[in-house]
Amino acid sequence: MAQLSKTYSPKEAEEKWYSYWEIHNLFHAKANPDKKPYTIVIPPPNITGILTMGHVLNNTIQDVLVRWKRMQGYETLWMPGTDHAGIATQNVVEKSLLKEGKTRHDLGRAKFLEVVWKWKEQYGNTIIKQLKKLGTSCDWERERFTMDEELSEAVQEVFIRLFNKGLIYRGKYIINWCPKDHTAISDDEVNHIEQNGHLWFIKYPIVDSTDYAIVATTRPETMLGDTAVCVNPNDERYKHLIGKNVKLPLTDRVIPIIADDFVDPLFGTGMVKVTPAHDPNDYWIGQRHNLPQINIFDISANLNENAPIRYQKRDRFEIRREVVKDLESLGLLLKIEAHTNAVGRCYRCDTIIEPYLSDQWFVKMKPLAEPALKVVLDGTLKFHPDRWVKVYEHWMTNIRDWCISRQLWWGHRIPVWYCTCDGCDHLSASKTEPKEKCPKCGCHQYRQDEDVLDTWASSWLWPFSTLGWYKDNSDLRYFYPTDTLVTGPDIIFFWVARMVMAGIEFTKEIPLPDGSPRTENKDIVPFRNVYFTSIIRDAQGRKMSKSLGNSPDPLDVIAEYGADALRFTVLYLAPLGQDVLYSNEKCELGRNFANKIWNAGRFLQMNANQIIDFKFQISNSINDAYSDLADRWILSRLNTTISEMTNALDNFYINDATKILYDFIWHDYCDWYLEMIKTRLYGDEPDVVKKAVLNRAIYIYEQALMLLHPFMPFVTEEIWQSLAERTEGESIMISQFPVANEKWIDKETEADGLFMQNLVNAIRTIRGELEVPPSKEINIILNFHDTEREQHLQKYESYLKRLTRTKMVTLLRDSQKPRHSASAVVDNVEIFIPLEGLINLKAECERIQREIDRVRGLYTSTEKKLTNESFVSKAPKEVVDHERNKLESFKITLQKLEKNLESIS
RNA sequence: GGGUGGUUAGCUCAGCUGGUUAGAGCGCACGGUUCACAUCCGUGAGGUCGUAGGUUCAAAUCCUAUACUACCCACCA
Repeated sequence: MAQLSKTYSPKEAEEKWYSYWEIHNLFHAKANPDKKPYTIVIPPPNITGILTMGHVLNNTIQDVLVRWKRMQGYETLWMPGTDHAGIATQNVVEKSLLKEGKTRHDLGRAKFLEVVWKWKEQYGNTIIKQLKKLGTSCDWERERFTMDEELSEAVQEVFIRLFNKGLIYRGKYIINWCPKDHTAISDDEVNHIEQNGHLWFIKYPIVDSTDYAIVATTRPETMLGDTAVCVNPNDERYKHLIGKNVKLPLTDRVIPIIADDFVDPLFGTGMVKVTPAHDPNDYWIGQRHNLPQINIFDISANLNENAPIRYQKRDRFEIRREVVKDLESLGLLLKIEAHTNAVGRCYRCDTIIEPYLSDQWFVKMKPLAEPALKVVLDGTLKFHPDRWVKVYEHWMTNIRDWCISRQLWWGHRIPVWYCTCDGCDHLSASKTEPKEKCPKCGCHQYRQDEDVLDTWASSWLWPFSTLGWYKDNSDLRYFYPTDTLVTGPDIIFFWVARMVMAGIEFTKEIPLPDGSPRTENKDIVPFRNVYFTSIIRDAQGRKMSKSLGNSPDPLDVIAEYGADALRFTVLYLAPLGQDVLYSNEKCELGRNFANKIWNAGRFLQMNANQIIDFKFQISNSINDAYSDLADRWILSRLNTTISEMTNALDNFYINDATKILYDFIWHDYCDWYLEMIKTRLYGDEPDVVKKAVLNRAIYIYEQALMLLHPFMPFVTEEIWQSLAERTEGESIMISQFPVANEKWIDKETEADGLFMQNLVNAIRTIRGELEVPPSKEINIILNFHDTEREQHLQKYESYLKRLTRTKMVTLLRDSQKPRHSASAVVDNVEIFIPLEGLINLKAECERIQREIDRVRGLYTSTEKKLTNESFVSKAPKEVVDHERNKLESFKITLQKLEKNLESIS
């Protein structure tokens, strides 16, 4: 065995073993008909991204699943890659251009894209490098990018198929316009944030009358684009006004008063100004009533030439103030009320979005959503935790068409070609410029649509485009569908839902590995399970954000505590689907745990060095030669742990798994078992016994390392490699994950071990409370009643001595308490500790009295239950019997305690 | 306006289909240089399980209502 240093130092081990794994190609997956596949696709991080705590949690969970399944013998593929992130990336590059005083228009489209690609080559891989530091076992050979040629072709293919199927259409609609990014964004990319605003009541003079129509609005500046005033047709107050006209203040326009059911008579004045070009509701009212649409903004939401000249070319919010002022001076502002409303903001840059009328491309979603909802409702595809099903269902049943065009340059250009002849409106979808003549006008001249597609129009294909779809190939056949998707619930609509739709729509054609067609839903859903991760917050429960400066840099944490510590801590803290309050100091938990395991390894190693010719026998099985309670107990605990842990992982209770393992390793293995075997390792046993004991201890240790490996890959590899002679290329990564063996699970032995621990604890308590110096050796007397107990007690003797620093253990049957001794009762066995000269009689009296009070409390409450007629008659017999046994045991304990109290002096 | 989660020790959280004395980690107090580990070991203090009802022999656990808190969805000007 290689020598281990006193504490575990992560840095070196992390670098060493990560490159070892890569050199030996252990992350690579190959279609293998002899093994079952297990596939996870990474949620592709943006190329502009840097590693956050959210990524740490997300990717550690994936790595745990992947390493675990790999060790279980699956052909395991973790597909990595990055996302081109249209708006984000274009913004970053434009910003750096701006530093040189240039805009993208100065460069032109082709040159600008060149610059973006260059940027991507230089910086786009940052997050991937950071992920490697975390220990992620992705198949890097297969790394993909959403704008790779193959993936781009898949995007075009999908567009064309949907187009030809009539599921894609183009039209002038009110969309969400970001005046900063100068692009449309989809409904889901708008965050509605409540804010305090105002409700302005404006008087519109009615033509041929001295009366006014009074409208309430939150956006007075849009009145410049009003083309009607609207009331509810059933509103008695205003019926007489329908059909009349009002003079639109600040303009020279006259607009009609119309009636529409949309108007709520109870809100505001019951009269609404209608601005079809700048409000989605007004847009639909306008459609119904054939109203003109007057667009008053340019692409930056400055007022355009349709506004009165004095307002033109100025910002919308500046004009809001000015319009209000102007109305006021005209005496047309009735009042202002405080009003909170939800304002839509761009999810990328937080700019207030403008409902804007423009030509965009849309995907009809209803036909895609229906089957995608079904597979989730019928359980073909499972959500963890499953409460997200409701959220998903609500969105799917109320789904709206997806605006997929973006007025950007960085992205997949829409594969639509327009005939350039005057008056010919023909268009066609194809990957390259059409070669044939325009079927309508016969010309050859085409130009491609200027817009690009929403970034999600490539990510929704990720689970199969990364495997080479649309071309049939053996990897796609073998690894698709994937098994588990691990992602945050914040992108359930953006990404998860759309992937389900795309998977179902586009993968039926791919044959199964045996060549048979995919007919069942389970073979075309993109994944069978979705694990929705927690959201990591800071210690005060606030969201991590750049502006708050409360997001720790995971790389700093790795440098300080180690990657394993970070991984383990985050998992330990993150229950399925619950938010996590995180701070760096919490990583002490993981660091200390890593160190604990490390030192257990050192302990084994030092003992191995003590025994001449000792060599650890690597073996997949274990025997019970020269075994005693400690061995049988720990073997039972080990196998119980394996089974509980596997069960937890099967159900995605990953943090349960970490707790189960932590408790086993720290408490069962280190605190009790290792302490217990010291008796034999340090005693006069012959070497053959010592060897057997140590071999077993190492075997169990190795099993624990394997259980722990998915969570803490580096430290486990480092120790595992040093446990025995390993050949080059061997790794704990590809060892066999332990399987619980029922043969070793023995509840009686576990109870036995627990009884022994209780005895030890009772003695330690006495020592502690009576302040017997730890260095002082004591003698103990165990007073028992039945023979069976005697046999047990004899077996424990050596353990009791070591664990409680006891010189002599005397077993007595039905004896009296010696003078000047402390006492305790455990499971009807009395412990007497003669403490001549050491005992503080008063303290001991108080201690026993407290114990008596406690047990009497238990006795009384149990007695109360049993004297309750209805409890005895209605509760199940086992429960009643159990209470009776308890009562009896409490009674005996009480008697003994009281007797001991009397004879204290 | 609808929906979802949380509310248990000073802090962060476990407590599954109701049934021993409601647990852990951190923190705190006290004591420890025993040959793996002070990133450690031992002992201890600390909780009427948000509130009010209900079901039951039995409720932290199930039901109803309610408060507080966080988040999501929604076209109310």
